[in-house]
Amino acid sequence: MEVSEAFGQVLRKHRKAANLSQEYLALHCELDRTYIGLLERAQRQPSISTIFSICKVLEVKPHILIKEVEELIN
Amino acid sequence: MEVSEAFGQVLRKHRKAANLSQEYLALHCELDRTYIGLLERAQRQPSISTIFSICKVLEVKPHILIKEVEELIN
DNA sequence: GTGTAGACTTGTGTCGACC
DNA sequence: TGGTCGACACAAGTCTACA
Repeated sequence: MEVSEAFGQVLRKHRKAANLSQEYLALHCELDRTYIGLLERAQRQPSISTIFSICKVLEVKPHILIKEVEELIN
Repeated sequence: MEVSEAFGQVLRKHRKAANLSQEYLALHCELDRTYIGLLERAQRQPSISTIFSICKVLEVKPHILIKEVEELIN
């Protein structure tokens, strides 16, 4: 599996777990709503700072999320 | 400290620990030599796939590297 | 609440060259 | 071996709008 695909799945999982809408998440990490959707559908690659911003709002440590991405890839 | 700054420091630390030149690292993760330099000097933000490519060559798991970045920021 | 589309600005990542 | 510079292609990220 590709990195962006794994990231999209992990992101969606954590967003749903936190019970947040794409809209709410986007607003609070200062990103665009449509962009969060693009990330979840693996049509964009987030930069490291984008990952950190999203994790802050999701209240998940970035390395935890990255670890899950690694596990999905293998 | 900013994310890119922390990443640059962690990257340089691991590259030196592995005893690799910027050129060698760049060659083996299919990136440009000048770009590795830009990352280490925090003048560029890597995308998630770039992080994974670099980690593969450095033989460090991405989440380990990210964890070190988190610790540097705080 | 989400997916998609187009048009747009900014930044990533490449390349050749010189110090 | 690494820093810097300029020019470049293309992807990230924004915004509006409609389904």
